[in-house]
Amino acid sequence: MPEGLSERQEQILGLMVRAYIETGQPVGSKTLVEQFQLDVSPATVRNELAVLDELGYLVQLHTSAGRIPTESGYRYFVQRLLGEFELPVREQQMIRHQFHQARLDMEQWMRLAAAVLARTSQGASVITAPRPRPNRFKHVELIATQGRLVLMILVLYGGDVKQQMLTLAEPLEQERLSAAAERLNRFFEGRSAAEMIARISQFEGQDLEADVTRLVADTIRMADARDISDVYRDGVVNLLDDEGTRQAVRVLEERTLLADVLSQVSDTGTSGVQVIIGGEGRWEELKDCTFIVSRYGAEGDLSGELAVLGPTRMPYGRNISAVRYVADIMSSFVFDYYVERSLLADRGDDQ
Amino acid sequence: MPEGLSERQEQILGLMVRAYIETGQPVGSKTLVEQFQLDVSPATVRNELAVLDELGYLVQLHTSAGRIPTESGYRYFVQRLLGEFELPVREQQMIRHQFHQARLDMEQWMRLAAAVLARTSQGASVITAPRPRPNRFKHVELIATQGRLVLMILVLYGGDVKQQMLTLAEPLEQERLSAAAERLNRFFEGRSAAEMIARISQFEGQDLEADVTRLVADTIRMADARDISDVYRDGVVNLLDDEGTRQAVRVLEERTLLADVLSQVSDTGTSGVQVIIGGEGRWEELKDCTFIVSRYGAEGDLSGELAVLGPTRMPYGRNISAVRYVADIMSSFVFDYYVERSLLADRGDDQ
DNA sequence: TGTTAGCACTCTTGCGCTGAGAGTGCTAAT
DNA sequence: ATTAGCACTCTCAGCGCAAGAGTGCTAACA
Repeated sequence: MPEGLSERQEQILGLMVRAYIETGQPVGSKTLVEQFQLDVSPATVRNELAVLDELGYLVQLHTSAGRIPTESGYRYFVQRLLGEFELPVREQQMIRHQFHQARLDMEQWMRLAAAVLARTSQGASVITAPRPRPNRFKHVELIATQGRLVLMILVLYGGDVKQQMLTLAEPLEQERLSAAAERLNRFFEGRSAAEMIARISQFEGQDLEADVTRLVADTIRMADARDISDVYRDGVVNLLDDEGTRQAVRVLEERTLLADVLSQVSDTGTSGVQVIIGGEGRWEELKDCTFIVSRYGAEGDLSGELAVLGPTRMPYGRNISAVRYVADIMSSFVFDYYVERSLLADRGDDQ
Repeated sequence: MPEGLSERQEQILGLMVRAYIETGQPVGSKTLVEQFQLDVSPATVRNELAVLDELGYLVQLHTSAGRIPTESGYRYFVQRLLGEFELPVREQQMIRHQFHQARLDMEQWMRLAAAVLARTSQGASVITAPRPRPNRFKHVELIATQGRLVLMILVLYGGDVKQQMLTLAEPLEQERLSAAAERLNRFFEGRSAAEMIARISQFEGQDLEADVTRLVADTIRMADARDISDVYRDGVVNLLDDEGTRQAVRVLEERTLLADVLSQVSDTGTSGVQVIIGGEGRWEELKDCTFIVSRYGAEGDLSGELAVLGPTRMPYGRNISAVRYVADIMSSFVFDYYVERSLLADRGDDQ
């Protein structure tokens, strides 16, 4: 897809998004020119709007109305036009202040983090307890049974063993299966589910290997997801005002759904904050919603996810930096907590 | 308030409530007669409806519409007309089946209970972890400081000590304060917050004693409420369809609010299921909602609360018996769990 | 006296119409 | 390339109107 937006088009798209986020009303050419005192005429803006419309960044709800950003529009905005945004110092202080109030345990930290995020974002928030690194692939064995049925035995680092059956398109000999397993073992040793999927293109054209990789990754993901036990939410009420965000409550409520979203999102290797706009086509429930997620904690060692969920029409700069800020704070707590626990480990439990 | 409803009036009220619960539409005299094949004319029914309207059990949304039950109407219905309702055997089996699937730990039991309740009630559910008995009053001391300011020191069974300041209407001597404290100590020793409030009429006319009693009870309640740590919810989505129940989500979300409702409700000494209709004037958020609560567990020893929250217009018989049924099941688990823990207590913890 | 039939009255609801307003797309001029 | 002008489209709020539902009242009836 050609990305050639002129500077002026980018400017206009940016202003459209900002204006719409602020007012919630469809924005027209005239409004835009007046509001931001552009030194071009509404007609010129109209032409550009038509282009942006055609490129799929804007839509009209009906012919005689202004335009509003599409999901792609928001994405372009967030990725290229938003720039770095720092939470106002005032807000930072407020947040830090709340965290500094008392010496708390991990559970209370999390509850507090959820509360703070919900308040500053005007949306809902979720936070999962820090937990050990995601499961990693160690070894796979493929065993022909009869016909097109194959038994897959998957061994994970840490010693877990999973079994799965898979059905092939056509029967294959054990030799071919073993070769495939061998190849996977060599290639994926020590990888997480997300890393495997990221590298799946390696097996372009080799259907068996690709299929098995996907199955393995899914199985690992399920094992990962099961570990999400403690989840704290807050601000769910904030989702109720908005018609579009209502069904997003399902995602927060059903732990399997939430685990699914979180695991697919936060584990892509990219560190830092990620923004999922409109469910990216993968989650119907997140249509009209934006999900801002970040990992926190000791990367790969003991880490959890932390997210804000709100309508697509939300203050992105503010919320993204809020998530980042709180994630940083929580990370340092995890570190403290972790260190402390390690030191106390041989003391045993009271109670 | 005179309660003299004639038998026919009761019958009509009952049918009104049932019909409205079923259809959700205001019910008129004609519909009522036709639907239930009454052997009186619509005009007669109209007269009775007018009476019920005047007594506050029914309202009209507008002149030319049928009537719907008021909160009082629902209450009358639940208390006197509903009778004992048993969950259909089919449902009982389904519920039991789900609980018998696997051997789980307490956390999973609770999660399951919440899920089951949400599903069968079509509403939201909450369940709190079983916890030790409510705090009990041991001793109070009132110490004059200066002017109208008095320091209250409250000692609870179990050793907790709480301090509170209170401001009197007029200064009093230490002697008078000590006498009051003495009286309270004699009278309330070993009582829970709810029991104290229930007996407060004892101090009719003795403002100081009554005031202190209230303060003490509140302080104890706060201590009780703080113990609500583990809360499981489910079915919150079910509240979103209904306009009136939306704000009830706040109650489920804010633990302080929830703790408040639960503690005031479930601790009144009455065992069994309690039905709070329309917030009973005490909780604005529960307007248009009904909260069905029950304690479960070993009464006074290790017990939690379990509730269904839905619109006022809900299937009462069904939901009440569902709550009772699940509460019974959970009680037996608590017993098992408790016994098991006691037996293992001296073994120490693994992990 | 309690019950019933009849009837006028009230109020909501849905429908169709209309005019105002906003914003667009196109064309021709700069 | 930009702009002014203009016809066009579509929503939305307001209005009136007729249908429908349900009531309250009165007078007749058992």
